[in-house]
Amino acid sequence: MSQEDLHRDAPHAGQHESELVKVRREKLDRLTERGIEAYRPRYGEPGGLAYSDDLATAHEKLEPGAGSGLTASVAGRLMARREHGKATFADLQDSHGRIQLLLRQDALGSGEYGEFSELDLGDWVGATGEVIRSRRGELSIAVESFELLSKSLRPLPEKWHGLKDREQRYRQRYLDLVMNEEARDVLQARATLIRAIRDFMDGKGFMEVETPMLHVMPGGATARPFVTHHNALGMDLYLRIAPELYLKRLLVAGYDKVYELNRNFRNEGISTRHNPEFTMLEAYQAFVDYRYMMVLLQEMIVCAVEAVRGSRDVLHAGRVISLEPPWKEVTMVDALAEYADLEVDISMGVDRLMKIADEREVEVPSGAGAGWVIAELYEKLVEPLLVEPTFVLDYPEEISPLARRKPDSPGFTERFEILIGGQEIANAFSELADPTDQRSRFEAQAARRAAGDEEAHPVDEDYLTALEYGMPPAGGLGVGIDRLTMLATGCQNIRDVITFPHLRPAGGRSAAPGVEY
RNA sequence: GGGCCAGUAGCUCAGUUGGCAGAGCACCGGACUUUUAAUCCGGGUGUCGCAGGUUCGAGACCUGCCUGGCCCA
Repeated sequence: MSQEDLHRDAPHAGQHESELVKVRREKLDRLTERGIEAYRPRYGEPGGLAYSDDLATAHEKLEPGAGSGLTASVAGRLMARREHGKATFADLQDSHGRIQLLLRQDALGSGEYGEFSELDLGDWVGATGEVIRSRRGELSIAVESFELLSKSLRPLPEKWHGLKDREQRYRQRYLDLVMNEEARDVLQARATLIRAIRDFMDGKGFMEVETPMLHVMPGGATARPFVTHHNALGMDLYLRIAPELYLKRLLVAGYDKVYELNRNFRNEGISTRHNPEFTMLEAYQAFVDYRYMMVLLQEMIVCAVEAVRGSRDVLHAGRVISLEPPWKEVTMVDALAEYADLEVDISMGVDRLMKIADEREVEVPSGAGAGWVIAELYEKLVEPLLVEPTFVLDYPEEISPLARRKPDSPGFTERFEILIGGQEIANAFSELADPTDQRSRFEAQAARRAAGDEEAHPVDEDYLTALEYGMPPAGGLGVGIDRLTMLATGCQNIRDVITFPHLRPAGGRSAAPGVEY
């Protein structure tokens, strides 16, 4: 659907208002002429409305055809209507579910009964009456009075098939959420998962903090940033690509357990697996190393999945994956041997490794050193095969500029990622506290940057100054919340787990409304 | 970035070899006091994603573009 189509029913758009919208607008005009407010300020007493599911629970034992003798008020969106002359059944959808309304002309009077017929599907309605069970066994409100609370001018999608078109579901997510219970369930699962993680971290004694979203220098990850502009300061700022360097400044400050669960922004393509803004958990704990991060993460992920699913299994691509600990551990180099039948090591040198990459048709960025080539080989040849939860340990130093070197393993760091269902779910390492080593890592990155790698980490002098005051030994971790939610809900498209996912503007870039600031 | 698929009424979808634009739901009018995809009778409400081209004639064929999906990189 193009941008134009989306707005063509708006009155200012003129010529193309659909017949269905016209009819509703006329109904609205008739109400206004009769002095009826079609957009009410409130309904009932605060806290006085009953939810559909609570009524169902409370009246579980009510017999078909019986009345409860209790009056309740409900409010929701009118989703279906079945008229039978002088009696009408209607379905009202509230935020917890649906409840049926029974309207009878003899109870309401012909005037008010007739007004109910004037309502449209999609209208917000409040109703009050006795809680009864219909002869066919449906819990209902025998309506004694009702009010139109908000008029809906646009018709809802079809009641049986609902809204299926993926593009329209994402572009008009609110409609998707009105029509598709599964979509609502996924967002509920996301909320449950995030709640579980916060509870878990709080329970472990971590303090939740908020660090800047606007960075003078993007850092803490290798990615291209979004650029924005501060008018008063007359300077560009960057939306953060990671909170890492600020969280570690808090370790310098003396906090021993901190976490941040919030948005990061990376200027990459949009796809079924990438949204330009995404949610990450990052946590840092002083006096422990990456080995403890493994224990912590395993426990956290199991806890989060259990909160959502009530079990330690997830469904991925039609198969069940058990998250029952302990999870497999393998180094990156060993994984290449085991899953790709490749015996490699950094000591082989970049030329021999590049030849291997060529043979395996793995593309490697120009300027990559031996460690980077190994990482590319691993990512392309091994990652997709890691379906069962797996710790992949010992990442090359070259692609880990913020991680502590691994003693006795030149060129590698004390870093691991957790792979589940072929996807990176978490990343963690022993933090690099030595400012001298950190400076040399930054300088190696800066050289790469000078050679044209836009993703290479810039030298962050302010961060180095902080390290020079002394950062305690620490382990740090990052968890991709969107991906973890996908795993826990079985969603294959990241857009299903994001409340309002980004899409390309309909009708191409020129259709995007330009606003000057 | 490449390949394949899709875009037709508010929604879900048909549309044959190129020959008057279709159905169900929704909607409008009528009947009906316990239905739940209510039922029955009558009514089709449209920028066929966009822009070109071929043709007497294009929803369909050709070219380009846009958006989404799936697969690959």
